[in-house]
Amino acid sequence: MKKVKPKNSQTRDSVENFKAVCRRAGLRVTPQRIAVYEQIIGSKKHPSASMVFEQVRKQFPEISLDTVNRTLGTIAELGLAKTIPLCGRAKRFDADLKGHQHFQCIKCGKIVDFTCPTFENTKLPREIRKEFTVLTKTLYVQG
Amino acid sequence: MKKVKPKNSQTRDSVENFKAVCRRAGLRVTPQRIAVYEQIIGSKKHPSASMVFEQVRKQFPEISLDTVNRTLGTIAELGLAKTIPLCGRAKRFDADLKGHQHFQCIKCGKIVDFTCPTFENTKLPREIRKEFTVLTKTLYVQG
DNA sequence: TGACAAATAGGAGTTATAACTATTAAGGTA
DNA sequence: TACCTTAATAGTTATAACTCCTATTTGTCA
Repeated sequence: MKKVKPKNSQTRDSVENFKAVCRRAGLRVTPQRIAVYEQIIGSKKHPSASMVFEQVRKQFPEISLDTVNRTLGTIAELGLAKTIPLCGRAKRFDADLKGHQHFQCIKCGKIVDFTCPTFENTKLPREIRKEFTVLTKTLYVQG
Repeated sequence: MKKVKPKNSQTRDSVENFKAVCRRAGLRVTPQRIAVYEQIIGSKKHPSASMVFEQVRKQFPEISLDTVNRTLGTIAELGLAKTIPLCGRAKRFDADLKGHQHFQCIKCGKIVDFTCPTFENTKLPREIRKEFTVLTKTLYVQG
């Protein structure tokens, strides 16, 4: 008897923002897109496409994995989620856009978020800053 | 008319060391293992398994991709190479064990090595150091 | 040199992602 | 509100990157 979690106001706001961003980009607001987006903002597990698929399926039993994959890609392109660099096979998505880093346990694979102000303030060497435009700087810790 | 590159003394030393490490670990020294190891220490391209496979094939036309994959895994387990955390699909291997970090171009996928002393000295927050044993700390930059 | 177990080649299986295509439906317009 | 256009979807097939399985080969030790 699992109760459906009522959406809190923060989730509602995020979804409204998502709809607005879609429309601004000329993309259609489909229930599938909303369902996928709700999953990644609701989960703190940095889900993979198949994890999202399994969840969204409960709501849309007919949804295809391809749609989930495409939608996650779209959300990332819109800048509303990021993929995190890991050593594993499957892409993992993260809709938490606040600066934070990831630690992964090499035994169980679990991912733990943490913040590291010293790291945030670290400037990259000039050689890199001169040659490239740095878009993301990610710290990945294993142990 | 591509000349086979003569092995320099550094490469020879690395290979001798590899053989010793294998024997110490009770692993057999096979020509396939040596060929795979030579490839990753010789390449600065952070090759993937299939890249190594294509190269080693020139020397051992019969070698299987599975052998290359297993061997790369073995070398990583022996601590003589690392896999680098990336957003792409294929695992990339790096036999350069000196502390350095990776920058990847989101357009062409090229990987550039760099060192960042400030980063090397960055200590992780206590919450992580308490709970886990930190094995690797990797900086990944995209742009 | 011979015996034995580790390692390999070749093939089949698995997982993650991407491509293709007919059908559906979002969102603008009459 | 009904219709039209075309983006988005479901379902299927394809591809890439491993991973597993098994018969055969080959290091290594006695």
